[in-house]
Amino acid sequence: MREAYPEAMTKSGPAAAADGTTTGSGDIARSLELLWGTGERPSRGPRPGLTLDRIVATAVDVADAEGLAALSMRRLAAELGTGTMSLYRYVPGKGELLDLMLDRVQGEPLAADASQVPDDWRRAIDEMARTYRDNLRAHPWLLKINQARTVLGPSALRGMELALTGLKDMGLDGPELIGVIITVNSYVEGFVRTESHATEAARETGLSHEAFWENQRPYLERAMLSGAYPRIAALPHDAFGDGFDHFAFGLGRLVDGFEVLVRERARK
Amino acid sequence: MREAYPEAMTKSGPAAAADGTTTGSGDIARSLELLWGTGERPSRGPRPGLTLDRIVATAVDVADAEGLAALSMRRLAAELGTGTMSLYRYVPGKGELLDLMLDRVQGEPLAADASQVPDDWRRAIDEMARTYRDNLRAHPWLLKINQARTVLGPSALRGMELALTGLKDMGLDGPELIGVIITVNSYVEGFVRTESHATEAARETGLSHEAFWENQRPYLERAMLSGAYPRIAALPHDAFGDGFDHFAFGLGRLVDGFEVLVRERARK
DNA sequence: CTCATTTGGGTACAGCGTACTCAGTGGCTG
DNA sequence: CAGCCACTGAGTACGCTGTACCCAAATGAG
Repeated sequence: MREAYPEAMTKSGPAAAADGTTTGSGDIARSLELLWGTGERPSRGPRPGLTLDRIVATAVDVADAEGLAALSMRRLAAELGTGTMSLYRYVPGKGELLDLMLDRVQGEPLAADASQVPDDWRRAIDEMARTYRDNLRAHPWLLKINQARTVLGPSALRGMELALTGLKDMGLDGPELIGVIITVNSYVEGFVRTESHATEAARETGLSHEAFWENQRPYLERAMLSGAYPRIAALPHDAFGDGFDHFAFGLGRLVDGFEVLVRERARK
Repeated sequence: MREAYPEAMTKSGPAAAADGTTTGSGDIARSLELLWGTGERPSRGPRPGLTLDRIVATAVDVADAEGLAALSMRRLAAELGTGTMSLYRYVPGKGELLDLMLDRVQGEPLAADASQVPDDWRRAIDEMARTYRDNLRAHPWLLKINQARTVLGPSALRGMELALTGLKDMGLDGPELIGVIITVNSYVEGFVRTESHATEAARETGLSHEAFWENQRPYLERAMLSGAYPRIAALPHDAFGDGFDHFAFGLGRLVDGFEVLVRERARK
């Protein structure tokens, strides 16, 4: 860490993370240093007025409160009471900042230790899914950033370890265990994504859900009367009501499906 | 449609769709007109040099080929050989353009008519999921735009109608049927989202998956040796290999889970 | 004390969506 | 057939974004 930014950093321009929501900027080593690094200060020069921790925490607060779109480097600097470019002394770019926000937020809801994971794998999956769901609800911006190149920080590894602990009695092999985790996570992410898109749209447009659908009603009714959509028209009125816990429904089916496999494995 | 843009349009500024990925801009009526409208030309004035259809088709092409980030109004205009602001004669804003792209692309993979939907609901769900997956793979930008306020265009309604047709023999009630559709869609969206994030990251950084993980290896190995992650360390090496069809695994479990419910309903 | 080194932050640039504005076109009316 | 005016096309400009580049102030080692 002699030089401030390694070679690769200097050639990353606006093109590197075109939409500004891709984590990292190709400089994995730098992100890893920030995540796992000891953060020792150099001996010379004035002492830093900010800390990486404070920057990341503030960034998370802004994103939670007003969405990822509101989190600009200028805005973040203003929130911290410093100049915009000062942030770049602590973070190579916005991509790496997102990496750090990710790892910080993913670590929050994890059980203190493995002994708190339920012994029953059904309950473990249920709890894992609901915990993940609640976390995504608390930080909807998580679903907007590309995690594919997120370095495996301590939180990510701990989450995986705890998940595997909960599934230990299923009697499945390695790829299947990973498959269970991927499936549950995919379902939860997909579900919450739709959900948070709705609340985000309501906030941005100032138009409630009910008002929105009321606006569509005349077009819908015209479409229904056309006779082209008989099965939609035949649905009972409560089909789209909110008196039904769709999340629990889907999760319950998923766990049922896992159980079929587990029983099959146990029989042989 | 006497006035060019209704009242609400004029007060939508950059604040309306802050991140540029929210469909619509609060003016639902305008989007609905564009989707369902007849598109009659006014009697006076020069005839338009562009068509809405050509604009939307070109926009889809650009987004498919280079990602949603590459789709700017300037870029789109250049592609069409016109001035940037000319586009705003046809589309109120980028949000509505996304709406139109959405409906166009969602309509592509739909079966020609209901008679092509499999009679067996298991096969119908399987086909629905794979069709949706393939469509999301072909147009990964679908997962980046907020569909919550997407108006129900003809394609969306047809997709719902066909889905309900495939589930007709499950013997479930209204909310449950919607629950099945939501669950399958959530799973597929979550799965493809992770998948396409990976390919997008590889394209943007020019770094392959293998190279990326190879970079992380030393940090991972150090973490494994720490003993803090025994269950991850105990996983067989093929757990993360690509010799396992994770999509089919998750979808199979899901269908199994639905079957448990269907059998339970049939017994009573 | 001197000076290499580090931090803070101002300025500048390319790119974005789009509001505003005006020139030119062409069908309807007199 | 002339003239009007609704309409289309498009240039210019504004505020926003991330960040490259640069210089002044601060600090500890020699």
